[in-house]
Amino acid sequence: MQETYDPAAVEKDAQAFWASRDSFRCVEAPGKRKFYCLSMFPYPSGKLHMGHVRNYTIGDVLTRYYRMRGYNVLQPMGWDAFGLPAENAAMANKVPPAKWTYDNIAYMKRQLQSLGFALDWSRELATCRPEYYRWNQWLFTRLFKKGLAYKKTGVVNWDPVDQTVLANEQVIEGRGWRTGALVEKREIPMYFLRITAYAEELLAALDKLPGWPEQVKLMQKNWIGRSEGVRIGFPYRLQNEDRVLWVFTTRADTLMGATFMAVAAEHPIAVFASQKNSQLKAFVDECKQGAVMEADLAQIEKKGMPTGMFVTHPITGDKLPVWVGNYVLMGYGEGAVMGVPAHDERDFAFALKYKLPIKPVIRHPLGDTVPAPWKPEYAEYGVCINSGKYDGLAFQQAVDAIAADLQKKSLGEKQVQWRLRDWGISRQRYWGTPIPIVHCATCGDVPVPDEQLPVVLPEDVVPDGTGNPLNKRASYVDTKCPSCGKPAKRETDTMDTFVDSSWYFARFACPGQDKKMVDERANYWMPVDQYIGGIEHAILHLLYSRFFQRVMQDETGLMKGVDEPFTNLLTQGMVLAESYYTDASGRREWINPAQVVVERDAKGKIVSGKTRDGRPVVYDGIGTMSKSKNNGVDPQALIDKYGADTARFYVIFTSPPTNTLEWSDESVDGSFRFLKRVWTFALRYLRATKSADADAKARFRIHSELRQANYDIQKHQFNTVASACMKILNALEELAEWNATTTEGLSILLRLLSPIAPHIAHDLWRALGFGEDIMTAPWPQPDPAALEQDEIELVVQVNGKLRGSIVVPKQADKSAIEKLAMSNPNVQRFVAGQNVKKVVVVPGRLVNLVV
RNA sequence: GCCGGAAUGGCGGAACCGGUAGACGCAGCGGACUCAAAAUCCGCCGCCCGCGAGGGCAUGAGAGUUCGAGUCUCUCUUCCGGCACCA
Repeated sequence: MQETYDPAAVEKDAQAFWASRDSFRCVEAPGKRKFYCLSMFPYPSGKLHMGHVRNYTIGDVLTRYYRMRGYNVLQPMGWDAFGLPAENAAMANKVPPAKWTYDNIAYMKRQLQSLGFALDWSRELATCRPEYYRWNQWLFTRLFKKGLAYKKTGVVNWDPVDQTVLANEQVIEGRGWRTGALVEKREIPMYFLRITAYAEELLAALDKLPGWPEQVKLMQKNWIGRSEGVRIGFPYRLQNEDRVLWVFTTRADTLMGATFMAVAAEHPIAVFASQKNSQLKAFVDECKQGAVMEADLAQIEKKGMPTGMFVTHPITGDKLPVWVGNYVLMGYGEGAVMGVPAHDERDFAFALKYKLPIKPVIRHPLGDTVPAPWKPEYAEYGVCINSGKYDGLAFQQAVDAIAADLQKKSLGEKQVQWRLRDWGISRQRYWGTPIPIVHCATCGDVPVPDEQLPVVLPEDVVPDGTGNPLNKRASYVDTKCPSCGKPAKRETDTMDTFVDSSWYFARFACPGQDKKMVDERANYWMPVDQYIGGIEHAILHLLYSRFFQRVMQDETGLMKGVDEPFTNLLTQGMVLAESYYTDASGRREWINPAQVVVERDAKGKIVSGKTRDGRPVVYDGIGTMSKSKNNGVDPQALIDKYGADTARFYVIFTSPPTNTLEWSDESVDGSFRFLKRVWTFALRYLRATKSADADAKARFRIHSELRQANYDIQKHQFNTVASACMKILNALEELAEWNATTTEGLSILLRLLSPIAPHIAHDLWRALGFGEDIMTAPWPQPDPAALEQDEIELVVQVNGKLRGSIVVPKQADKSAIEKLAMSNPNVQRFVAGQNVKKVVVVPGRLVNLVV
């Protein structure tokens, strides 16, 4: 053993040992309990960031823990390799996205290996490889033939200068990020996956996921958004033709209070009416300005304009004006809503603004009228008033009666509505899975047949930011119709990268399989027993994966009964960092926090800061690490300075996994110091003369800590497991002599530490002669005998306030405890001369005297 | 705006079912070792009153339930994540 802890040497040796034994490779072992531990695979952005280190350390702690508990553990790794950043990098550096991506993968793989993660690299995959994405294409053609994939128009952000579609991320305050041009909405044909066909099931199955955090299930439930209501038709005449304007409402009981209708700017009524009304045309065009993000739309000022057209109320026969409203979304429901100002806050504001009638039809807690300003009570359920034959009916009765009457007129029916929309997967971008469709003038959209898959994406393309470069490649676009053989055009849109990440977990089970999407090995490994990833994926990625798992079952005939891909889910908190900028000449220059020296007030709030070369900086708050704010912390510096074990220990110790982790590099020293202390203690132990004695007090401490740590690791509270390692070392260092308890405690400590800091644990385990390979050692369990105690300390309270403590025999009964508590001098000071009304004894905890 | 979450010393955090608030660590302060520094080791460390014993206050703010609330309920504030083309 070396005199001082040298992490570089220790880590090199341990990694060489694991490599020589192929320690991380795993194979199916029927009959052995399997544990599939998966961390969300990274986007190969260049180098690992702190979020990756945190995510993969958590996964590795669980992997190594379950291995030592005797499970057959699979922990694979791959690359979510398609996506927008590669195209941006390509434009900036004039390098094809493929090359940039593969270089990043090579670099990041070395980083992951240097961190000592127990990953089975023989299963590595990258979604940008044809052998992977061909199965995206295969599955898409299957769904297309079934009607589960289909074409319709969708709305996108359009940059009129670059003539290109922009991602939401590329729209900054309503303008294109490169051109600064005002972004417009544009409708284009796209392919959609019919996830709504699975809405009911995706919702219901949430109840069968006890291993998921409640908050994630709740978010998914609200996202899917089941609501029961009535679809109502409002008849009108257009160009001598009878038509019906349909709306959906959850408040059909308020139908008698409808005083206007509002439709989206893209709605056929709005389009027609604006043809001969230039003012309306201008308003409709204005509504089409701006980006498509819902967060923005929800906050814009609610505006409207009458179309001059009217529809007929299906019950009263009244004429209701039709307005165009900028808050009505075409892609959601029918693209039209009925306006009931008296009982809907948004309609109320709209009616006040445009002087539309407000007709109360529900008795609410404040009465029968709805004077301004708006009160939340106006929207509450109540009996109908001013509603003719429906007067006096309560909510459900009114809905039933109105729905029945509408049904007789074929102007309404009860309907279940979902907030969830079908999944638009078309992207007008180069670096993604080609959508395997050929457009033929005679045959229409023809899916590419299996034997012609994959449709291979050329890898030598450098995009220039003006549309999809595939369109400019005749050799790619021009093809023959697979159906009739005539010349035809290939679809140039690629798939949303969420498609790639919606099934990779199943593919990891089947390395080398080139005939099928997945094979029988998926039956062994699936479902994933523990999935770990950022909370930011709580809805989309996880919902799409749940959808794909079901579709995959249907199309492959495998994984029967495994409806849910992830049995247990750990949502890791985000790693946040402070961001700073200098504001010289009005241009913000973002300064990396590593380059900033800050001054804080007594409360720790940042009051001022400057760069290392003395320029003042502005503090911009704390947030996710991003390139745009230059506040990323490079973990490589940490690894280089302290080693992988310290980096791992630090991210585990500093915060529980589900919390956000506000980065500060000040306390890393503490983790390094601890590992050094472990090393030094082991060295002294090795050289010491040991007695055969045991120390009951120290054993009690050590085994109590172990019991707690085993409980905490089950709860995934790894930070306190790291604390337990420290506490055990403290207990060992306080021992008066080297004896059998030292040996036992060290053996427990190293095993408890090994999932977190595997290299040093591996090295010391061998050096101290505990065994050849700590990975194959059994997980430590507390000894019940060590936890036995004859006497226990009880806290004594008077009126709930702590006044002293007493030591009682383990078996003491309530009256003995009470007597002892009363005899405590400090307790007597507070009880003297007063009546004890009640005595609460909590066994093993406390006594509370109520006077 | 809507949906979800969080808030405890100077800092990260601990406190299992409602039962000793602040474990463990960082920073800081004092000391030992050293010519000195680093490293290491020992001690102190929520705020206020008190020489001390001890007492009072305290878990974002305000109310409530309870013998007892960081933990449960209600209202509010601030911050973080998501909002369908970032991944």
